Amino acid sequence: MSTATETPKPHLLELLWRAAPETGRGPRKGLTVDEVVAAAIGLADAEGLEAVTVRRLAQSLGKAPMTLYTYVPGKAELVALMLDSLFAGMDPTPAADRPWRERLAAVARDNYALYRAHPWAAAASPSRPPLGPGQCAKYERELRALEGLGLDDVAMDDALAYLLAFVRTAAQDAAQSEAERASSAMSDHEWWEANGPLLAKVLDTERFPTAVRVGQAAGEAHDAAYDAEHAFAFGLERTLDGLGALIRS
Amino acid sequence: MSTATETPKPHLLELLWRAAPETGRGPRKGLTVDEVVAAAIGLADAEGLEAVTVRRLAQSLGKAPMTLYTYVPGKAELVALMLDSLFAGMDPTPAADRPWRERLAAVARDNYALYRAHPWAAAASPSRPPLGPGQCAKYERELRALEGLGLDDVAMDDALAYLLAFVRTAAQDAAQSEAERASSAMSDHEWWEANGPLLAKVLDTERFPTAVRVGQAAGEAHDAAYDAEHAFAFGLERTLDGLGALIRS
DNA sequence: ATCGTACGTTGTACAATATACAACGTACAA
DNA sequence: TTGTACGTTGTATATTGTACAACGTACGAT
Repeated sequence: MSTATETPKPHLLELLWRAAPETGRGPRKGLTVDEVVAAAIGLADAEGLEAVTVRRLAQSLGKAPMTLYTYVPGKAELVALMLDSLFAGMDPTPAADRPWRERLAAVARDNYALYRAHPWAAAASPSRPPLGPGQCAKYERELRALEGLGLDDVAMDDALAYLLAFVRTAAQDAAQSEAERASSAMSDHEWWEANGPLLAKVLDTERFPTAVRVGQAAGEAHDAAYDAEHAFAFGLERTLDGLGALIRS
Repeated sequence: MSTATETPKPHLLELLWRAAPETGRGPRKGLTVDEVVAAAIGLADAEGLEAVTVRRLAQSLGKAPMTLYTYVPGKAELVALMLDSLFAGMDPTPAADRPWRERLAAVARDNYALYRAHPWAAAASPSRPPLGPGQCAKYERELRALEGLGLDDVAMDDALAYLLAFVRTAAQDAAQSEAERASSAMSDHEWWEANGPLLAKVLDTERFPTAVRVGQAAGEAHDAAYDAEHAFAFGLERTLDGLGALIRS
């Protein structure tokens, strides 16, 4: 005991930057952190983040469940690693020397595409992802799309965070509405057949005149009650307009 | 058997509108749906949504866990009921006959206040909440803030959804960063002491010049790495500017 | 007034989760 | 050569949501 050299559990940052101090004692490692993370991403892409359990992941790697805790301290850290790996693997559409609106639109669309390709990421991604190498490269690249517009450094960060939050939410909503549609086991027609009568009784135009009118118009315009792609397109224009007003001032 | 009158499980809409057909057979009910929902909201407010387990909730109502399934078909439906109850209980700041920007700002701030008071709601709230009485009243009221601006019905719905999505995300991010700070058990100072050296080594200004410069400026401006209230204020202005551009056209 | 039955209530049970703990064996450092 | 640090794994625990069946209550029909 005494003042023994306690290994204080690997910090998340060390994991993200792969800066763990290797000692070389004991049996050979059968895996690497990257293999574990890659397998987890594959599993999440195929079956969703809730399918990424320690057991499933270990099975897909041919190891016992507890083995994974050698590579990753816990599930939260695993998700952080998965996210940073995604960010590191983005290939951005080049848009330098284009007008600012195109540059920012490209940033937005790249992020949207990423989240649509990996729907679990939008839900898992916190507002400020941990400072891994992927996140840092992404931050650097995206900030450059905002330079030369007369914004000071703080405003650049604010503007980027604002844009990215919009994209993340839009992608999350899209994925969610898609998942609901897939898992509902009820077609729109069946749903209306089941719930239409009650809704008609309860949504009288006396109490909710505007809601009924607008809701019906919106429902007919998009043929679903909620068209996620349209919401993204609409929101992107508004967001860029809003940032444009800031840039002009 | 034969063609017995199967009670096909209460639909969510019937629950939301409290339109369950009462039969009056069997023992008296010891609770009401509203009591269950109110207790669940209290529990979620006090300890977060993850504390709302069937067992805890039943205990706080003095019943056995399985009893709750008499009132609510499952946990998902319970959360929907909790949300609609929250929406029904909002008291909006009156802002009729004010300029449109003030009206929309009031809508945004009312929603933000709701989500800040009940942090679990921002995370639980889907993009399109189920059509309960609370949600309908809220939709009606908020749409009225958008009337008379020259927007057609579809654009009104788009604009409202855009504004509300921004608010929900901002509140969610705020709650999350607050929760992280509370549960970290590490002060900002301690965090920097532990992770500063590695970060300094890894974030060299060669690879990430813009990121380091802007990140440092942003970190110093808000004294935390992420100031949620500032992000909301900033984003609200941009969002209203963006909608303003739509309204003018 | 009586009695069958619909329905509220509850105890037990199950599958699944993350992960703590301790035993086992490997392979490097001394 | 040997001690020990460390990778691996089986077992175990505390949670979760909820299915199922037993039990008893009180209304509707007779």
